[in-house]
Amino acid sequence: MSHLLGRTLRQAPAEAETASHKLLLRAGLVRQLAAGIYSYLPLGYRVVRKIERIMQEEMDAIGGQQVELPVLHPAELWKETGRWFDVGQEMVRLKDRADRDFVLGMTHEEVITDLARREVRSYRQLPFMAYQIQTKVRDEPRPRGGLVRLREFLMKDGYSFHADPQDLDAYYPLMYQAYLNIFSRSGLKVVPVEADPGMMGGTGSHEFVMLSPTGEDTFMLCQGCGYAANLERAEFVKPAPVLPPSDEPAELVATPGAKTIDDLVNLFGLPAGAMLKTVVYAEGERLVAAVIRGDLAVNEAKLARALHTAHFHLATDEELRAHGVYPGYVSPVGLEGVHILVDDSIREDTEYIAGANRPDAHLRHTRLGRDFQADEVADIAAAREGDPCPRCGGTLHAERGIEAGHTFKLGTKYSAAMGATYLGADGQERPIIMGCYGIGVDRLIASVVEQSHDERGIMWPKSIAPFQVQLVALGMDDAALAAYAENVYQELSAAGYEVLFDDRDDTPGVKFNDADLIGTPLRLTVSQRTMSAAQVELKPRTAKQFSLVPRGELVQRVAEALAAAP
RNA sequence: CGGGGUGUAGCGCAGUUGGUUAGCGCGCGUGGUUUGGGACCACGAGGCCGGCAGUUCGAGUCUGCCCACCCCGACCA
Repeated sequence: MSHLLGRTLRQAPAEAETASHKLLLRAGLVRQLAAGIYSYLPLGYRVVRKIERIMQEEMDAIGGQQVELPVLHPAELWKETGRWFDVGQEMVRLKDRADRDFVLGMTHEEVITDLARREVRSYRQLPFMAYQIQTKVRDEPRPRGGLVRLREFLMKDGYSFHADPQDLDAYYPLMYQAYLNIFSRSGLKVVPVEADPGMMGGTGSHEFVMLSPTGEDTFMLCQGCGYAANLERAEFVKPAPVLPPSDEPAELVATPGAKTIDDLVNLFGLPAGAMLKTVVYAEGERLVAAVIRGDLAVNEAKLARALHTAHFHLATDEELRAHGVYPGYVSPVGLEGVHILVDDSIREDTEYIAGANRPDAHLRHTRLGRDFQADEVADIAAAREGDPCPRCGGTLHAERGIEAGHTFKLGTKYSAAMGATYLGADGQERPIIMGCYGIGVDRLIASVVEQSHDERGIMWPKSIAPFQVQLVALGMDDAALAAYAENVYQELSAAGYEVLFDDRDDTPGVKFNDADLIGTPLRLTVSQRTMSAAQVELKPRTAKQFSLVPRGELVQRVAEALAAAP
């Protein structure tokens, strides 16, 4: 340890805020090079390799074949699937000396699909699953949280190829279970949740989430039935109508200055659920009016799915006026030239107070189907803390979390676009059915530290700890003691244990504190005291007390203690 | 990209209304004393005060522009 690259820090650099970021820096596992770009020092890289090993074992166990794919991709490949145009500045683009466009691999669907179309001819070659554990590059708009969100990151990506959707459906649960295995073997507690496929496309996906207040995503969980979903797609039971339907015709009411739902609540003395909220978005040249109950909020991720595009924004006042729409008094009633998208919370068996599409006035007795029509009905409402669970009617709770892994059923999105086909037994050519499965290795490490630490430092699960044992030798300037410690080190190493030997000439306090900070599962201490009694002190990182073990029983006792360690 | 914050030694920080040679703690080096929970004494090394341009007799300090990093948002496998 006296020559180990990377010293421990007493104080964390000021830029680190989260526990994992501070501890990974302090314990000497990583160092930052630039925003979202880190080097792994020897201690950190050992953890990376442990996790890679677990991933390899679990992927191989379900028939995975590891490959190594290029970092530099010709733009043509990404043009074939359209992502060259769809993905924004997040993709790092560059030119070679001949002025040809290239990108740095931010993910590898294009490359693996290209490989598949070159190699696969027949259904007889299917199914198979290939995976890689490699660096990916994304110019994130905002790297954050140390290793949680990086611009250059290590990712395990798996891609499966199937003859038909049924085969993918049959394989998917194996991958799902392998993912649970990887996380539990890495000592990380995760919750699988329904997720939004986002830019990956496809027909279904799950996220594997480590719940933590430092997480950057919000998830809705039901304790009753275990329903769990990303807020971006979480469903909930929409509230029952507030007002009985009336046969009164829509009636204009003067509402000077009342521009918000709150104003209307005060003015009419009715709950917000009786109001119609109309939020107008601009999508290119056209306007979209999102109509929703006054007590609900539009979820823009759901809206994006309903509109089949993410390229929209809240309409500005200028854009509204250009279409003759009055901010604060917008209403689907009599709204011309605007696409009307109605949330399924809006029902025909009730009436609402809506805007009048003119200043300082609203309409009451407004009814869907009579006074206004929906061009489209969809679920575009954001779930909130306390909303009823869509499965069991229980109560949904909002929790923050870190997305540690994600599995997708891709279907033919890439294979069809790129012509990755096979000949079936019937002689017909069909696109290959694909799935893809990713885990962020760096983020997994950050999540484990976030979950397993105390005020003194990291508490590594033994499966991914950089070393299994930290040997603290006190009084290394004494030759006899140095020899005693060296002997312990040699014996444990020979027995197959990974031992970090703290041979530094430092005070006990320094060494104990560093051992707690680095957080190996077991700490052994040798000193004049233990040497003269022919003992070694043994303390698990998670234990409060140490025990003294006879020198002769050391290997056996280490084995026992390690078996008992988390 | 919008909002906020921070840049002074490896790390954490101080630096008065602009005024000698820019400080403190930790860490680092040498010597000595220490040795079971971040020891003590002495001596020492280490700075383009983020960068550029101004204002001024004089700038770490004032002004402008830029850069980097962090946080919130937008965005995001």
